[in-house]
Amino acid sequence: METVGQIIRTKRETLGLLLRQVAAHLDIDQAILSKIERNERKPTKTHITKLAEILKLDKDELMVQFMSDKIAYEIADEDCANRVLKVAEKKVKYLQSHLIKTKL
Amino acid sequence: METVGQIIRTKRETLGLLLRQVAAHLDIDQAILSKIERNERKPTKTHITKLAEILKLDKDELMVQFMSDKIAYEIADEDCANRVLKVAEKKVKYLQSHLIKTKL
DNA sequence: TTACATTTGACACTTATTGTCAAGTAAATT
DNA sequence: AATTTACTTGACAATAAGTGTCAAATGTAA
Repeated sequence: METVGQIIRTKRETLGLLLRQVAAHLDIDQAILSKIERNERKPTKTHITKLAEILKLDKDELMVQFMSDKIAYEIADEDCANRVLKVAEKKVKYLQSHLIKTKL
Repeated sequence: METVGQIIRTKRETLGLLLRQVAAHLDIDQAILSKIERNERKPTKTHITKLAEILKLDKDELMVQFMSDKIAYEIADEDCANRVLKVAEKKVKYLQSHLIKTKL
């Protein structure tokens, strides 16, 4: 089970890029990127978008990994975690069909 | 599709309790509880626990509603919402089987 | 040693969360 | 009509969480 951090580090090394270089593209200190790769800090959505760009990763897929990481992390300690996901699924369906989409 | 706020308000009124009384049990100002019931503010886990107590609601069930609300709200605007939930399910399974449970 | 990449931790800045308080509605009693 | 009671609203304060910088420490290779 790969974390977003692991995906990023692996791909960065494959491409032979330095923390410094990737961090510059994200416009952050390399210290943060180092921590993100080691799951010591969570990336933001902006980070994810820019990481997908420079690391030539699929943006949607990386976003899915990012968000599922976040959700899994916040409910994994609950015994009702699975039920939470099931109910959340229903609610998402409901929201998506009833919501007036206000996207661009 | 009932929100946590609706569940709480309905039950509170059924029991004939006042905002003031329930809020006192949660040790917060009734203004917050009023907002929680109208989904203008989100409750905390502590609120949920104490609400289940005083309103004689099933704690786990209320917690499920609370957490699924939160998750649904934070991903409903993504088209990949369903995939996120599927991947999160896998990650939760992984975490729960590999995690050293540090609960009491 | 020097040079370079990464890691670490202390700290600062910003934004979100959680709360109080007092004034405002609204509906029921006196 | 004036009071009382329950609830709502919005301005604000306190605190917690998130996001970042910087410089020193560590590791590794030339």
